Amino acid sequence: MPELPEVEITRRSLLPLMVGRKVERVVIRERRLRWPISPSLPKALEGQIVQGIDRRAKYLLIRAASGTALLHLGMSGSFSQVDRSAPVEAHEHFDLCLSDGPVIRYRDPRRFGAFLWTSRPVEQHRLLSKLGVEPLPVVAKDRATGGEATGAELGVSGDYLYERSRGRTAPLRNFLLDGRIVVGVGNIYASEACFLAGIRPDRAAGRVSRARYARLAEEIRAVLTAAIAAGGTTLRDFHADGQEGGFQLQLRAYGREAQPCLRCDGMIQRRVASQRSMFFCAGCQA
DNA sequence: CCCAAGACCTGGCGGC
DNA sequence: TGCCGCCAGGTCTTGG
Repeated sequence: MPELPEVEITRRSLLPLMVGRKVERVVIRERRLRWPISPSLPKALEGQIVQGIDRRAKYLLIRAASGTALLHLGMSGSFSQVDRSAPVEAHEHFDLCLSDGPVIRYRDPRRFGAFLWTSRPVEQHRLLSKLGVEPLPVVAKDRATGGEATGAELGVSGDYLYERSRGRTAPLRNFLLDGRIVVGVGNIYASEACFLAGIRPDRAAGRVSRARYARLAEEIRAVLTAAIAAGGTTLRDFHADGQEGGFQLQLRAYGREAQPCLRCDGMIQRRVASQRSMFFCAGCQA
């Protein structure tokens, strides 16, 4: 479930539940995530007031006075709000028990997620320091997140993508998934943005024109914004796990192999590169 | 530096 | 029904 829209929706869902509350207890049942959860993390976080929740790429940053918790949902992570007495289901690896409030429970069957703590400026963390630009404009209140690289304030720009792609022979889809270039564009939206921009995702990134990158940057912002808006509607009152509310993605290309193109009389086809599928219409993408 | 593959995991699905 | 292979929304790490 987690592409950037889902992570952003999760962030917004958690805000009213967590900000201003004290983390009374961190209960860890399974520490083997992408990296093992540090045994000292609960002590670091317990007793802290949550000052804010920011997002950098697909990392959620839970801010406290003495440090920051980094959370990543991996491929299958989600949060839900549960009663204190709720029975623990499979794959529910940890709880954040808040003062005077709900318990926030993390579930992650594949355990590719992460839960880390740093007491240093979080933007200097090794997982964040080399990340590329944010795809969407950074709003003023989130500035502290550190997404200050080229063009972050305006979201990703066509000129930036054009410059960074010169000389690259890998498929455009791979280029868009490269977090050192632009963050938050996952496999679904890479295909979707390419479809909307009329560019084949298997074209070499270095052989896409400046004008077409301008269009592509626009479509990346548009599709992510639309997905956040759609998810925001469905998940307004917090079911942080996306499958719950039948979150409709309105996909035009991704997952539609052998189905008719919605724009021309072609068929959507699937092609694998770097062991991952991409979907496009050979009729209207070039 | 660039690029592709490997690694980490579990679950759902279609086919036989 | 049961088993098997394939596929999955991520991304860090390694090796060429």
